[in-house]
Amino acid sequence: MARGSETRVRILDIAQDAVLAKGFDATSIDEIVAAAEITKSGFFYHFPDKNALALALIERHIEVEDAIFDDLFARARELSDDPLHAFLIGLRLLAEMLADMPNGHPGCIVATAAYQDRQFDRAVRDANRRAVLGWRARFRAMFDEIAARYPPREPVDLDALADMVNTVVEGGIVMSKALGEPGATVDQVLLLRTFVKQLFSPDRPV
Amino acid sequence: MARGSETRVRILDIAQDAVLAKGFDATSIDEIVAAAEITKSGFFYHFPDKNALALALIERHIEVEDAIFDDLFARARELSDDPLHAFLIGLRLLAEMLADMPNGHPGCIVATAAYQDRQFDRAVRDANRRAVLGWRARFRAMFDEIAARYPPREPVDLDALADMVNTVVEGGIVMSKALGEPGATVDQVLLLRTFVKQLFSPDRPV
DNA sequence: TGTACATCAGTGAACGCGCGTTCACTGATGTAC
DNA sequence: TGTACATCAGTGAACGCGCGTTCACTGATGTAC
Repeated sequence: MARGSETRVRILDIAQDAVLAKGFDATSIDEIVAAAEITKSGFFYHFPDKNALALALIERHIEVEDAIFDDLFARARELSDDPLHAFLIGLRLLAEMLADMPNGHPGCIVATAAYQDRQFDRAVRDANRRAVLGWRARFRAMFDEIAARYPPREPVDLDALADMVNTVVEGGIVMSKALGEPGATVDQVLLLRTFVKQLFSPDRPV
Repeated sequence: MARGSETRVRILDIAQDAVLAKGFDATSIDEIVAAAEITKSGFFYHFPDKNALALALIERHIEVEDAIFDDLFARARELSDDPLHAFLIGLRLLAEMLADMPNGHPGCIVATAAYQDRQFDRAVRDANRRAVLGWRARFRAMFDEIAARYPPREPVDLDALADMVNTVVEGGIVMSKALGEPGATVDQVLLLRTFVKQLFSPDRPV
């Protein structure tokens, strides 16, 4: 990696930690550049203004999160050809990944931006919206496949069900942060797994 | 209400709106007092410093939320003696209440504080934790009663299940804010209702 | 291969504005005797 | 009932500090001929 983009990544890493712990406005450029060991002008070489930092954080977050989901559910799919079983394995892999984070999930930039969106311009809000719609499409495709083979016990809106994956992760992170219990998110994901399993399981064991 | 405490309430109302939309640090005392039509010194008559405002917001939020839940589930209990049915009615009443908010739920102060907690002192973080533990205890008591009559289809941790009510509401609010779709939270609560219904329903219709 | 120029990745100093906080003061209302 | 004093709910002016942003400049690396 070139010298410049390495610094850029370091800025983003430091900023992300701070923003998730204190909020965007409360994170000053001064503290970022101090931690990154550059000068303030160095920051403005990489980002035209502070709003551009927010945009970069969200866009990188989407990429990283997409890559993680791609990986988890691809591995799950290798372990089972059945769409329902593969999805349940995927949720378990997700739970394991969360359980392996010793201090809990550091938080989701999308949630931060959602709760502070009056601070940002249109581009940031749009990026945030695209992120959630992307995750919806991803899980919706999986649930379409599942529902085609296993009719749900009760009629449910599959878009809402797809959103529920993120709802539970986002809500779980809020819970674990508020409680100071890193494990809370894991439990919530496993409960969602139980829900999906029951919803698509035939009345009698197959 | 006395003249002074009326102003205090006005400050809290204005501050809450702004904090939920922009975050705590990005909400200035200047803008609050301008909207409340007092001077800055008037603000400091009511609150010793800005942190005290955060604490007051959280404590009031807990009281208000508790009162809402008390009301919803008391009404539900009047409609059914059965603990499971009453709980399901309660969730439906909650969904209806959320659906009646034209711009969606404005957000939860506890979520804001959880995502910005490095900004606050110990008292604020403790209050936030107590809020979540209080809600857990509330719903745990209901699930104890339900589980005593209807053994769950699969073993679940009832504390985690109790937390799931808040997880889904908190996560649903994040979703609906990020999407700009006020209705998203309602759908998520109704999915949770479906889950609880299935989890505690006997294998065959009673 | 050497030289001229361009680009990259920053530095250093200064800027004005807005922020949270303080402090001496004040008019209206409440209370004691 | 009248008067003295206390409390309530603020006002107005000033404070210094930290913030995001700008701008002229610079040394190291890359590229063309």
